[in-house]
Amino acid sequence: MDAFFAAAEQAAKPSLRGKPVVVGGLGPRGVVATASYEARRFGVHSAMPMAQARRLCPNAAYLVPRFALYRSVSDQVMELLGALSPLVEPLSLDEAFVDLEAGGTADDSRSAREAGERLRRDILRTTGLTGSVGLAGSKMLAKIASEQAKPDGLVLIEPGTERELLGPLPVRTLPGVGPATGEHLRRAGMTTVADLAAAGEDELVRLLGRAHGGAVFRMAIGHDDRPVVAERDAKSVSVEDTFDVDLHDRVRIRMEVERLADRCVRRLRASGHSGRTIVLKVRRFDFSTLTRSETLRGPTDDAAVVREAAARLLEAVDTTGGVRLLGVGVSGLADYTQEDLFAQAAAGERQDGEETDPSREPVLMEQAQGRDTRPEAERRWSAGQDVRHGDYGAGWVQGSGLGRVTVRFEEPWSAVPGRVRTFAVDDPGLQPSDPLPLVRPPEDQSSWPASRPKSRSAADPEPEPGSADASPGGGEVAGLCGGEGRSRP
DNA sequence: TCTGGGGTCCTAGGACCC
DNA sequence: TCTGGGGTCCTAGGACCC
Repeated sequence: MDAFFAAAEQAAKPSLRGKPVVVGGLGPRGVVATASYEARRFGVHSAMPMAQARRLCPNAAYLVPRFALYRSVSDQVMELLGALSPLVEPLSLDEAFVDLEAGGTADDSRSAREAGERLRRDILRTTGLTGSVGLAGSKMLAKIASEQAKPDGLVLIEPGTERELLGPLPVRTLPGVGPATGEHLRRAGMTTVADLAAAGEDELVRLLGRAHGGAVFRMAIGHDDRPVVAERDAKSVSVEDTFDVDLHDRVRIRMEVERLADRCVRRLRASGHSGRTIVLKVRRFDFSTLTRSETLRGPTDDAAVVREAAARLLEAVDTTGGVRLLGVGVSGLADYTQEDLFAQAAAGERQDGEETDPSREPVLMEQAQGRDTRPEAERRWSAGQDVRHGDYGAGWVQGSGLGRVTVRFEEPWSAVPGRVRTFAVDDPGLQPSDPLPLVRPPEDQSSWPASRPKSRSAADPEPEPGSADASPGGGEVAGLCGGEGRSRP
C-alpha cells in the first residue's frame, strides 16, 4: 500500500486530500510513522523525529495513528491476496508476499501482469486506497520491483534481466543491508550491487561473517530461493514505553515495569501463548540500551510471575541519570497456554519474603514526571482521533489545548471538507468513537441521513489559527496547509 | 524538542555435559 | 609433565525490517 497510514487518513478526512499529512507519535519524543507524498516533498520521511518533521513542514496535518482502521483495511487487502493464492506472507499491515504460482493464478509474465493489475483495481475498489505491485521470480526482486512501482504502479522484472537490473543499484537496496553493513561495505570500496557480486562470496563472508556475508552475496547475484511462508509462529511478545520525560524515581520505575509486565502478559495470553524467558529492556537518558533476561524452569502466562521476574531483573540495573524507555518481553514461547506450577514455585522460592503490594504505589503516580503531562481532560483528545457529537455527528479532532478541543465534522464520503467547531474539552456531547469505513457501506445509505449534522449552517466559525497551539501544556493541533484551515470551503 | 514500537535473526562467550 | 572435542542452553548485544 502506498504511504499507507497517511493515505488512509486522507481517505477518511476529505479536508486533508492533496495536503501534507504526517502520522506518528505526537508527544515530545514522537517519530514519523508515515508521511504522505505531499509531506515527503518537504523532506519528511518515516522514522524521522517528529520535531524535525514539524520544522520541515510546519503546515502539515500531524495525526495520531489509528491502528483499528489500518487493521481493518489491511484485513480487506489480505483477503484479496488470499483469493490469489493460499501462500500469502504478510510482512506488516501494508505489505505481503504472494506466491502466484502456488495459487495457480499466474505462470508467465503476461498472466502475472494481468493478475497484478486486477489486484490493484480490486484494492482500490474495496478500500479506496492505492497499492503497488512488484512481480518477479523471487521475494527479493518482487520487493525491489514494488518499491520501483510506487506510488500506484506495477513493475515486472522479466526473468533473465535480474543481474543487469541489480548491478547498478546501491548496496542498500538489498534486504539485510542496513546502515551499518552499508557503511562497512562502503569502507571496503563497495557501493553497488555489482561491486558485491564482483567481490565474491569469500570476501563478503570475511567482511560480514558467515551467515550474513553468504546471504548478501547470494542476493547480489540475484539468487534468492526463500519460499513464501504463509504462517509463521510468533517467537516473542513484548511491550515498551518511551516516556515524555526521563524517569528518575526508583519506585516509579518499578511501578512502570510492573504495568508493562501486565500489558505484556495480556498480549501473551491473547495470542494463546505462554513463555519461559522474561526480558527487561532499559534505555537510559543517554540512549544507551541494555537488556536483562531470566529463564524460568517452565513456560508461564501468569502476570504475577512475569511481574516479579521483571522486577528482579530491574534490581540489577543502574538507573542513575534517568530512564527514557522501559520494556518487558517474553520469549521462548510455548504454542499453547498452560498453568506451569514449576515456574511459579521456582519464582516463589526466589522471591522468598519480598513483598509486592502495588496498591500502595499509585500515590506516587501523581508525580509530574514521565508520559503525558497534560491535564486529564485535555489528554482525552489527540489530533486525528475519531469523535462523535450528539448534535453534529461524526468528526475528528483537529487540535486541543487551553481547555478547548476543535473538531472537524466530516465523513470519508463527504463531498466537501467539513465544518469546524470548538468545544470545551469536557463537553458532554462530545465522545470518542470508532473509525468509519473508508468506503461507504451500501447498507448504511438509507440510515445515514438520520445521523447527519442537524444544522450545517450553525457551525461555528473556525478558530483563530494557532490559538490552541499556544497551550503551554503541550496541546496539539493538526495544522492544515494552504490556508485550508482558515477559510470557509 | 534527537532518536517509536514490535518484531526477527545472528554472534559470541561461558556454563555444563558427555 | 598445562589444559580435547563436541553439543546445547543461557545471556547480552547488535543489525535489520516495517
